[in-house]
Amino acid sequence: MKKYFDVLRKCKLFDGIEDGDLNKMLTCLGAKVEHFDKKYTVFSEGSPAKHIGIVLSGSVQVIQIDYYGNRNILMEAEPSDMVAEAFACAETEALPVAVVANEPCEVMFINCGHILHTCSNNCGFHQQMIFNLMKNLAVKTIEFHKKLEITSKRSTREKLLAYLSMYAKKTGKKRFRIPFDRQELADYLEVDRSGLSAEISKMKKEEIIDCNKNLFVLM
Amino acid sequence: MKKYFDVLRKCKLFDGIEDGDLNKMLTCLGAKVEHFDKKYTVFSEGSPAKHIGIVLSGSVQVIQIDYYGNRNILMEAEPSDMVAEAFACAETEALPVAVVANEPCEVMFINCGHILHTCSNNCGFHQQMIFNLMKNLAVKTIEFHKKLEITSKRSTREKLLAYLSMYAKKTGKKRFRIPFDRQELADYLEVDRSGLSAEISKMKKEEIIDCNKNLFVLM
DNA sequence: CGCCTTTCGTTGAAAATTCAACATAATATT
DNA sequence: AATATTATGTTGAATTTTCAACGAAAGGCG
Repeated sequence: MKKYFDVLRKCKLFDGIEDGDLNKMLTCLGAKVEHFDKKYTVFSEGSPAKHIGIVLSGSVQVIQIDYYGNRNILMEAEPSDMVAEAFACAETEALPVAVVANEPCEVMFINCGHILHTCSNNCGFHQQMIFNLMKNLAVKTIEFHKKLEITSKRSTREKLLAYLSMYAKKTGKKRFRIPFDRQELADYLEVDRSGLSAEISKMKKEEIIDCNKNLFVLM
Repeated sequence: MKKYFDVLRKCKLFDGIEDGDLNKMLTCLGAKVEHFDKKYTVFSEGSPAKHIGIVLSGSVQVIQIDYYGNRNILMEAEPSDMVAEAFACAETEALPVAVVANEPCEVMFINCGHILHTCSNNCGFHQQMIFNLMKNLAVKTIEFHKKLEITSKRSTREKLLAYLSMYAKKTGKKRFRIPFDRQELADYLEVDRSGLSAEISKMKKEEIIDCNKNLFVLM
């Protein structure tokens, strides 16, 4: 597990945990690592929500698919990010979302019950980890607020601008690469792909934005 | 504070806390109660996010208002529900949402810092409350997933059906009263009010639903 | 290098949503 | 009880979005 330590140290779940204790904890928690190729399913919709996933390399997407196959991208998770932790923490029966590999990736699985309910060794990390989970869930709730703020806009243009502005604010730059291709961006914004492409073209002509593939510039 | 105990016992923040301890805790936490008339502001957007609100009576709405005055209703909170706790727990600087009284109501305010950081009396409730907050935030994250699932639908009809189905599932009934008037429902679903009214009429004619004011029947 | 697959931009037609305006019903106020 | 205010339903026009279809560009792979 040593080779994952650099990533794990950045994971909010392990805030305030000493390096020396990390290895012991991972054993205690029964952590397991799996590799997934692009497009493979990390968690499938409807499966039991017992495990937290921690992205170690690559990236994954949390998605919902409705009746008619419309995909809604809820979030993208990168190395050190957690996925499915809300469902595991709430001890939900079945996952209402799916998690898929966005590129080849490695994910660590931890049985959430082992965190929430004190283990037989009675090791003292549980309180710290519960605190960390609480903090993390608070931040995640706020991120959902932001997504709702973006998708509640009524037009494609407003949604795109809200998304790009948020991204610019987050990175502190006017020029940035977004983690989505066109179809994925459309699914995230909940609009039609071709309509989005058309709108981007218009906004380029109006010199509101510039864009080349997934590199965007706000002007 | 005694008169609020029935409500407070149902509040998830106090799960696992003995009745006898509750009063002592509220003092330790510096809890305060305020009354608000309908439409008055409980938390204003941009204000510091230090306090958790617990609805004691009546109801409040968590809303966002954009540039052009479009209101987005994020959630409705009823007695024993918490509001703004995600922002307080994340120790956000300023609230990105507003909370307004939906009807005359009473709200209890608790400084979240007093929960997260052990008090001078070093009383033992903090761990339990942090655990409770974590659980509550997990559930709230899931509720946002549900709202996203509803509003990500592309048409007014699909949004309405998704909302009503969810409500029917939650209450276990086909016949129920929703907590919104037409304009509020439109704002929650993120659609135009008149378009929503028209769609409801159509669906009545098609005998998919029946509806009288805010009483809906799924058929 | 050439083939195959996927992504992307464009277009026009069909469908849906928004918007403004108005009439009516319901509720609150004096 | 009369009046004012608010909520709701209806309509048609303007605007947008969606949908399907296509060609060009880009990227992956043998």
